Amino acid sequence: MLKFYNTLSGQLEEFRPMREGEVGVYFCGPTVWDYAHIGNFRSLGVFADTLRRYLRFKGYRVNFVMNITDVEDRIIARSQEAGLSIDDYTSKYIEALWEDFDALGCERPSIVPRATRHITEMVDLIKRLEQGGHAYRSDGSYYYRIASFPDYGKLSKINFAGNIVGGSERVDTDKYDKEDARDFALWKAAETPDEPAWDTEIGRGRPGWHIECSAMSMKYLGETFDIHAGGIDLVFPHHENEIAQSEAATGRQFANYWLHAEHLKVEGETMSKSKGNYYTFRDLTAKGFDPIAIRYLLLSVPYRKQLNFTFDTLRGAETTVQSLRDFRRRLAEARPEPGSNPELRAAAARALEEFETGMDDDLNTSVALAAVHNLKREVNTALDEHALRADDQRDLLQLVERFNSVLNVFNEPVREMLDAEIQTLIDERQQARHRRDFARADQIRDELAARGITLEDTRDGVRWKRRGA
RNA sequence: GGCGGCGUAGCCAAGUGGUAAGGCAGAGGUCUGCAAAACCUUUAUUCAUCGGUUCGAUUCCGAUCGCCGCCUCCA
Repeated sequence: MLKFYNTLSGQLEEFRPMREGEVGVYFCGPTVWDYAHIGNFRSLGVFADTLRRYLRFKGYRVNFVMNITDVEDRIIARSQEAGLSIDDYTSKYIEALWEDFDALGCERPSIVPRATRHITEMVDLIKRLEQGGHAYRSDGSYYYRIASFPDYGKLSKINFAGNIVGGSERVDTDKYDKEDARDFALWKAAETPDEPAWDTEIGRGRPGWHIECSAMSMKYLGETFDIHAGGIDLVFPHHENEIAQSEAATGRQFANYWLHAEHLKVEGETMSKSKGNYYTFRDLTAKGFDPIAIRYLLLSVPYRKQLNFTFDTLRGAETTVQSLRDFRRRLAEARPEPGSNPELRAAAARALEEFETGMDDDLNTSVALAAVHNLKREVNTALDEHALRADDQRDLLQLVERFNSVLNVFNEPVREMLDAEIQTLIDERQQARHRRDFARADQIRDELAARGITLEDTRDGVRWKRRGA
């Protein structure tokens, strides 16, 4: 039975979708210019992908929506600096994001609504809020009236009374004519004629941040939908405000399950540019790290736990991922006798059960991976002992594919063609070994090792691997 | 000051009211011409510290120390 920890209730809850066999998921996606640090790839990449894949594993069709925030103060400032339109400025970041998703083994979302394409929907929602008394106009801008929504704070459990009054330097109440300092912007009036803005029924301006997610999620998934997810930093104010906007407008529950991924630390510290430990996915692949090892590392700790990202662990993940690939290949290449082995049959059943028990428990990937590793060891032992039979091989390969459909960590990197020269050296080494000229054979092996090629002599011939970094 | 998360072996970590998954690294071994891979054995009388509840706590409660996040017009 699949259970999620729902931020809204603060409890582990059984997952019950609104519609039989179908799940709507909305992820608050990246702001396109700063998407790339590795923490984003944990929440928007691997966590989002694992959630989606596991829902599919459980038999649901998943409608997976991830928005792109492409209108925002920093984007506007930077695109103006660069002399580019918003679209021209953001397009290269958006394309790079999807390329990184591909490399990480994350499927691209089924729908990717962009804020700049949904101005009309947002304006409609703001008008609806104003009619209901939940929004008001001030100096051409629109604000949300928090006092009109008694449930405000139910997600983040925020308690304004206990906060330090004026404790934040970011508060600048003089600049805005708001009824209440807590009220937030729905629509920001354009201040200058040349700044990027939209002419709409409610005036010339651009949307506030929160309204886009309310408008777009309801457009694609309905006024009430199953799962809303994102990084934990979004709980307040973004998701709290989305609830306020959406539920005030519709009078209905917005999302049924709220899932939030914890942050990651790097070498035990907060990742920050000033500390010099700020890494993007591309920084890591440029250092030669295997993208799937990065995926494995991001996957190895349940999403709701902080993950300490270290280079030691990343190197370890490369070894682990390689052993999983080797295992699958060895299993696939085995030439077993007909029949079946009851012990392996039992091991497979146990592994599947443990995997599912772990994943059902709020996507406990640590437990799921442990089940995979235990199965790997038992099957490798059987292979060593020639105890694998043809039926086991077929069933186990299917099981590995099922695991892989969720984890996506067994895939071999695209195999490069061997340079003719390297192949010649491997052949020469084999000849040397046959005439027991081990000095020459070892010399060739060392030479290839220096070029990143590792050789393994097996019963069926020479196997080679190229190692990155 | 308010709210929340965390502190488990050299490293990354799961987990539970009854005496500690998994991965990496290390040591020894099997296999191998030697390796590699794989497998076997081994590595926490102990889960930040101090109290409390309990027949029993790493797991519950309180305090202390340390780390991380959020606390409004940036998204």
